[in-house]
Amino acid sequence: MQYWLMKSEPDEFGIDDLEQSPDRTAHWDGVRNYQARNMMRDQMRKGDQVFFYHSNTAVPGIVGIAEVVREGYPDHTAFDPEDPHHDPRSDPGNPRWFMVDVRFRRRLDRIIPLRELKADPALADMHLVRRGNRLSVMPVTEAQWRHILTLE
DNA sequence: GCCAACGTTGGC
DNA sequence: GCCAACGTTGGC
Repeated sequence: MQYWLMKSEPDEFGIDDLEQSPDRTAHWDGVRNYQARNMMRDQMRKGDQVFFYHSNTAVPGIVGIAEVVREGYPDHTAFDPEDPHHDPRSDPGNPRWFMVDVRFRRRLDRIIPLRELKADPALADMHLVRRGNRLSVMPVTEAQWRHILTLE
C-alpha cells in the first residue's frame, strides 16, 4: 500500500466534483509534468490511498481521501484538439501523457490547511511544504500519512 | 549542450 | 494581481 497527494484547483475539479462523479470515480486528466506523469504511469497501484488537495483557493489544504482504482493509462484529453489540455505531440500510437482513475472515499472532518502542514515539524520533509514545490502528484510516506490523519 | 527567454504554478 | 520558483523551449 502506497500513499500519495494529488493537487487540484477546486474551481476546475474539486472534492465535490469527485464525489458527484458517476460511481464517485474520475480520471485524473490534464497532468502535463513528466515527474508527475512517471508516478501515475509507473508507480501508482490499485488500492493506493490519496490525499485530495485543493490548490489555488482561499484556504489551500487537504480536504479528503480518494483511492486509486485504475492504474496508469493514456490521457486521451491530450489527443483532442478541442480540449484545453490538448498536446499535439502526444498521439494514440505513442502517448506522452498518462492518468489514473481515483474514487472518492471520504471528506476529512475539516480542511487541513497548507499553513498548518508547513508549521508542523513532523512534516518538514514532505514534498508539499518544501520551497518551490510544484509537483501536482507526489508520494507521501506512511508516517506522514498517519501523522496528518491525527491532525484531522 | 548551454542558457536566456518564456510560460506555468500556486501561495499570498 | 503580484511574483518567486521552476520547467520547457529553442537559438546557437
